[in-house]
Amino acid sequence: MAGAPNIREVALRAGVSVGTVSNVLNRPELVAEPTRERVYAAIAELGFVRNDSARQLRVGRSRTLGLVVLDVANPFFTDVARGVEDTANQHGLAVILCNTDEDPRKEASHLDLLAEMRVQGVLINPIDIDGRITALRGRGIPVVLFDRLGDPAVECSVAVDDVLGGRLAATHLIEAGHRSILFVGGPLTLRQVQERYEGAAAVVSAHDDVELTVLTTTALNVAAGRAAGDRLAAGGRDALPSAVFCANDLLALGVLQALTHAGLRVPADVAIVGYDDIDFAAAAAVPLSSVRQPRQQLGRTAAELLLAETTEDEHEHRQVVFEPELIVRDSSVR
Amino acid sequence: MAGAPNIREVALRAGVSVGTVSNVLNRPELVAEPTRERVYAAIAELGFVRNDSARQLRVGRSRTLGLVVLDVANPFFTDVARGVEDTANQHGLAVILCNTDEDPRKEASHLDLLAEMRVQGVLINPIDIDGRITALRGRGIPVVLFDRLGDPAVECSVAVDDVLGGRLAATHLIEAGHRSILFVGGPLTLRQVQERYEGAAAVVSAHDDVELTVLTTTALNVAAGRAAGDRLAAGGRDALPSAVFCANDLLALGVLQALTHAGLRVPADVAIVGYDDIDFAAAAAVPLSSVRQPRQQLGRTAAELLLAETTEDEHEHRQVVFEPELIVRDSSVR
DNA sequence: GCGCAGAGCTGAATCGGTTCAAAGACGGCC
DNA sequence: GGCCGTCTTTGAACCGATTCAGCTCTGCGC
Repeated sequence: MAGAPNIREVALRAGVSVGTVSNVLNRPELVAEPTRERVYAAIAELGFVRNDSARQLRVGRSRTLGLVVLDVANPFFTDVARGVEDTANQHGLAVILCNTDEDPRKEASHLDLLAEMRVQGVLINPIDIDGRITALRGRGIPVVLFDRLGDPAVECSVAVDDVLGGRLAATHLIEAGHRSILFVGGPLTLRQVQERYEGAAAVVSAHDDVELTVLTTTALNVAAGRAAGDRLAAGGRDALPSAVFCANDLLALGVLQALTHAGLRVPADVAIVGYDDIDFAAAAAVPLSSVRQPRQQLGRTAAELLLAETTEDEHEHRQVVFEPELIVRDSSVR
Repeated sequence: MAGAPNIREVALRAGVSVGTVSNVLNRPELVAEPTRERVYAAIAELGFVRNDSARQLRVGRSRTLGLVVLDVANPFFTDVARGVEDTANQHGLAVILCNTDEDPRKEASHLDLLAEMRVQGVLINPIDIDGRITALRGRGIPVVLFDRLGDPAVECSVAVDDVLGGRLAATHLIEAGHRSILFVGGPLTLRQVQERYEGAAAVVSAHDDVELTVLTTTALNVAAGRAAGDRLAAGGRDALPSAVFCANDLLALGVLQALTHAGLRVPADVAIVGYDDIDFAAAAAVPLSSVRQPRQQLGRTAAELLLAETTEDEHEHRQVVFEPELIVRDSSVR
């Protein structure tokens, strides 16, 4: 009796059968009012809490959803996670958070665990797109990709149009009169970096008088940005581009810091545009212009697609592509 | 057969009993080598994945751990979450993430869900310290508080010594020659804010020639900091304190931005010290001096205490208090 | 040849809800 | 009174892994 009263004890106390208690829990409208009240009372008196594993075992699936991200410490994923959590909670689902640290082995082991838990579905920003993901799907667990488009024949996916984002940034800078633009970002093997660059390059190629150069970085963090900024500043005032477009805000913050430190003024000497519009972009000493991605929206939509896949009879996979939006602040306006 | 082969099918295929398969899964050393190999082969051929709810139902507890935070989007909690996740993963546990948004009702509903899931334990930065938490514990689910000390008779807790943090900041500023210090933070009802202020006040009161004033804010975010900075700047150069100590880095970033915008120089005109040492503190245009909290460490330790409570026979509740560390950067050194 | 130890394996009981066919209660109607 | 339909409630089967008492088999010692 101590510790964990079960449904049988509740039934005993309320003077009904276990089936009735279960009905009160799951389809209260089937149970007559006085009986229902008696059951509720018994539950309260015993402090009964439904054992979810037993329910799960019978029903076949759990009330959880797996979220697999590269790194929770990255504000981008944090905001996506918020969106996922909100939507999941609205549907009574809990979210299991997994970090992969860009390690395919960690990704695999997390997916194995989620499979054992029979989660309702998995939202993932995948590293290794095939392998286990296909296996999961084969086991009837829907998988939705986010921040990465997949094959619409087999899966739903949600992403942001990074090529468009690159176009927006470049168009803005050109319209502001800049004729030499430097793209800072890397590694170029990352799809996001690649596409942001392509977008900018497409716009620039339509203007004969505009020049686009590239400075590749090894990572997308503040330290890499600072290193890039130092290199720029070291080249001397004459070698400076008139504007810098960074593949994400962390890089942009690093560049901003290094340039300011070298005595250069932003945007007077060099304009800067970042990408992501993380909260700290607006909070920088020179508020950063940035290409905003609807991060929470991304998470919410991914979760909704997943739920649709589990509930709809005839599910058709969808690809949702969001449009980014340019937020102009001080760093790019003279 | 389609979808989800179970342990019985594996047994059939390997030509052994279900008990043997279970032994291979859980205590492989009990099973003779050739049999074991046959079972492994059958598992691989069928693509068998253990059903965790069935295991859980039998064993009585799950392999998950609940983490309840005020807001994942806050970098402080994000880093704590990283620490928790790392430790949990090392022990084969998954982490269920819950946001409360400082709403006691959301906190309660999350705790109910975690109770139904029979999680191994809960790590929480509590709003409503009594109520459900006691109930959970009564049900045999250990609860560890973090960023908040609890009653050592009933629970483990992990926190950082915020009074000491306040002392460190104030001592540093006084030694740097500052004689008028402004504390910016609020609401003062928050324990953390209160204690950081107390620490600073204690140090100041030991110096007759130093003056400490307070500017309360309604929140701990960048916008509130900006508002505070604007008020300071509006008061004119003569009314300025020589140094500002902010209750967290978000406020400090806001103050920094507003002051810079008003044409004041940091640290020449006003020195600034923040609190938390979030990654963006180092990345600010004027790198921010800040009181560092061992956030990941906090998470790891909390998770370890929880695991200790579930495994030790004679568990004695512990209170772990970390010491913060002052990180001096440009914003407070002339 | 017999007894015994120990390794290896078996298979039924068990965990605690959910579900559903069927039984029971009750009222209305011919 | 008998029959029918509706509303409630019952209780046993079931989900799939774990566990453990007990069975079989082998080898060894006397």
